Amino acid sequence: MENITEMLKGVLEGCVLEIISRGETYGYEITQQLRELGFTDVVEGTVYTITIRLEKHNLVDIEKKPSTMGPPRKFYTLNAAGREQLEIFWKKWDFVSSKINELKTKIKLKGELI
Amino acid sequence: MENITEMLKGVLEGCVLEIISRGETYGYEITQQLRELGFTDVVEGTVYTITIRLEKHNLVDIEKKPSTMGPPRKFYTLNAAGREQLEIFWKKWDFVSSKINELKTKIKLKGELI
DNA sequence: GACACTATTCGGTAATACTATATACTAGTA
DNA sequence: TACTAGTATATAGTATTACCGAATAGTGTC
Repeated sequence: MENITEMLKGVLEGCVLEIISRGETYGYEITQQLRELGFTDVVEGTVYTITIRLEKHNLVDIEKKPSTMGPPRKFYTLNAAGREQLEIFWKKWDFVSSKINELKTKIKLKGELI
Repeated sequence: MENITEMLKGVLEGCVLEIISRGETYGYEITQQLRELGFTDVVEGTVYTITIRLEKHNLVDIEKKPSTMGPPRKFYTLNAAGREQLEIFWKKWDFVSSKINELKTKIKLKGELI
């Protein structure tokens, strides 16, 4: 799927929070998981801006560990504030997506909404 | 629901397209319909920036008509390009929302995705 | 006249995803 | 050794888009 950039705004951060909540992980791996999910055009740079934002907002704990496959990795885990933020994100998502699906499925009849 | 601004980016324009596709309407009325939908914090200014964008992209036809309740109204209808854009929007929405719901509903078990 | 409601326009701001590039570590290979 | 690919992080700059605030304007009511 091409050009879904704008539609990802405001949800990509929530997706990253969810992925981190599944267990300790790092930027490069998060990028790969997002691609496996279907967001094939997401690049490392995008994810790093998000993880750095999460750091700044104190939603994650950080631990740097060496890797045998390249440079050291920065592992993230959600802290209490991060888990709370994730819960808020899903509530917002449920609200917004339900409203949009409502709009989508309303049947048009003689120009009126029914 | 508060502070869903970022999550609306990229979908609000599609919602406006959908509302216009239901029949000739104008900015102020679109705003009210969005509020009825549940996006209570959407203000006129936001909708007008979207309708002007639709004009620039030649997705709508425009007709100015007098009103007995205030200044003249600018009525919009979708043209062929607008209908095509709306279809693309819903395809993108279906893709993105299905992927996000997939992420949401994957059950966590011992830190692994199943 | 003052106010409320309807209706549009526009300049400026904030948030966020993308682009492009730089840096660095490991392993394989010519 | 030099080169390449894969892994891994960082960051400056850009584009898009929703919001804020103010201005303007028409109609009806008090």
